[in-house]
Amino acid sequence: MYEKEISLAVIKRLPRYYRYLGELLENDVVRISSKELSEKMQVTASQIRQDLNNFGGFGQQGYGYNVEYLFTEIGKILGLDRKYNVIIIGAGNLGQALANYTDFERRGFLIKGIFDVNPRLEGISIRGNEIRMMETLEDFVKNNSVHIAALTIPKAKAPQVAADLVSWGVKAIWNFAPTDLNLPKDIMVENVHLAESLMRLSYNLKAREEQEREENQ
Amino acid sequence: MYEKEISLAVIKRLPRYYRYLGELLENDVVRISSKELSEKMQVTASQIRQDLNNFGGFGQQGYGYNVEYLFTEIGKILGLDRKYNVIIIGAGNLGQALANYTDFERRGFLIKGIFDVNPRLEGISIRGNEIRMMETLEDFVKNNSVHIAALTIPKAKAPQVAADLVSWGVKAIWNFAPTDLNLPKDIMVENVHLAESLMRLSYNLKAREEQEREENQ
DNA sequence: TAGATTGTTAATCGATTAACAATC
DNA sequence: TAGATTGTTAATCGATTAACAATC
Repeated sequence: MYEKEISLAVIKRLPRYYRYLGELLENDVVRISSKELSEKMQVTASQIRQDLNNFGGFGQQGYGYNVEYLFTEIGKILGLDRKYNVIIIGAGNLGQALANYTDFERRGFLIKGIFDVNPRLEGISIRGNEIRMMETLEDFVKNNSVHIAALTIPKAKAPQVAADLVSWGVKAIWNFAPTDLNLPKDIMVENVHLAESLMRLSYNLKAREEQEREENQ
Repeated sequence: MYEKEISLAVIKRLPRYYRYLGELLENDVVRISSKELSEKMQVTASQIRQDLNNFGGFGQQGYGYNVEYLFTEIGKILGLDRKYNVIIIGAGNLGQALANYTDFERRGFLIKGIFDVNPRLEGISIRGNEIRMMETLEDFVKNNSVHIAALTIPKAKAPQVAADLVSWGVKAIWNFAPTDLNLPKDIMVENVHLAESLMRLSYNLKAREEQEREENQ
């Protein structure tokens, strides 16, 4: 059975649709047309309809889309109709920030463990999770169902830790270390490279300044 | 003087080139060809050459690219040849994590102020920056040169704070709040939506599971 | 000079937008 | 039924890859 591969561009847009629909739902909006949604989201109505139709027909001619239904369906597509066990490797500021962020839990991402090398952090509790030592990581991963590992450790250590995690059975890595991990292609890696994000800002600031300088000549 | 607009796709790749070239430089690599670099980075050599040639010819036929020169030039393109004053709005876990991250400073992004509404945090020092109260923000922005404001505050407050910052003269916002800001188009906004990033992981996990289920039938 | 590799043009591929028949 | 809006095909646009002449 051949299924057309969904393009990365589409997948990247889905969470944003989900967010807007969630907000509409909170505001008790019952139905919305692709045109109305397109105006809110600043995309074309055509793109919304094309994107959705990759996964099926969720609307009704002459009516539009039922907000609650579409929200639920996109949730299913995104895999948010189940729970994920998440561990955080690296209990520094960023790791602790992730552990404290309650929004993830609401979407089904449950923090099950936090690990660090620093013995001073051992036993400190973050929202019910005591920080564990890295020596215990292998055991933990092998004896618990870990769906996602967030890597908030220094770049020098990230590739080895990632490789270890994968060898112990972890299939998805949320990588905050500023490096690429080069894991087998069946392993899912989602990178959050904050420095790169910041550089896009400075690029734009610089580009705008140059433009202004030209216009003033 | 007409200059061809650089596509967003190209700009997004630049920081990654910069990172790889920085690593080569650390390893004392003097020259590299687009082919070698393409193998390391898992992109096509053609794409590397096309991307770079948007900004000029940095290589030499028969030789390739001088690593140090190309690194420096991409740094200039990204606007990393100057300093940026950054303030952080919201001194929660994430705000503190950003304030503590020394890598940004190395690239010229200097944290000049951290603000929060919580009086308990007032005066607490993070790497030399004392947390200030939000009441003092307007004054601070108007009396200091603030290039970039990082928003690590709750989603409900983000749009108003962003609008205020812009009205006081801030031109670039690094937005960590899970919402769109809808600011004038001359204002640069770079969004870091962690929840969306996580949803792409769950999408992929789900998609892979379904694929495996099909294969086992 | 011969070999290597760029810079750049041309070809291909994929994603976005437009258009409209189907249908609620 | 008439109006609205989807689902989907076709047209356009843009980005990526291939190819190769220029040249170090």
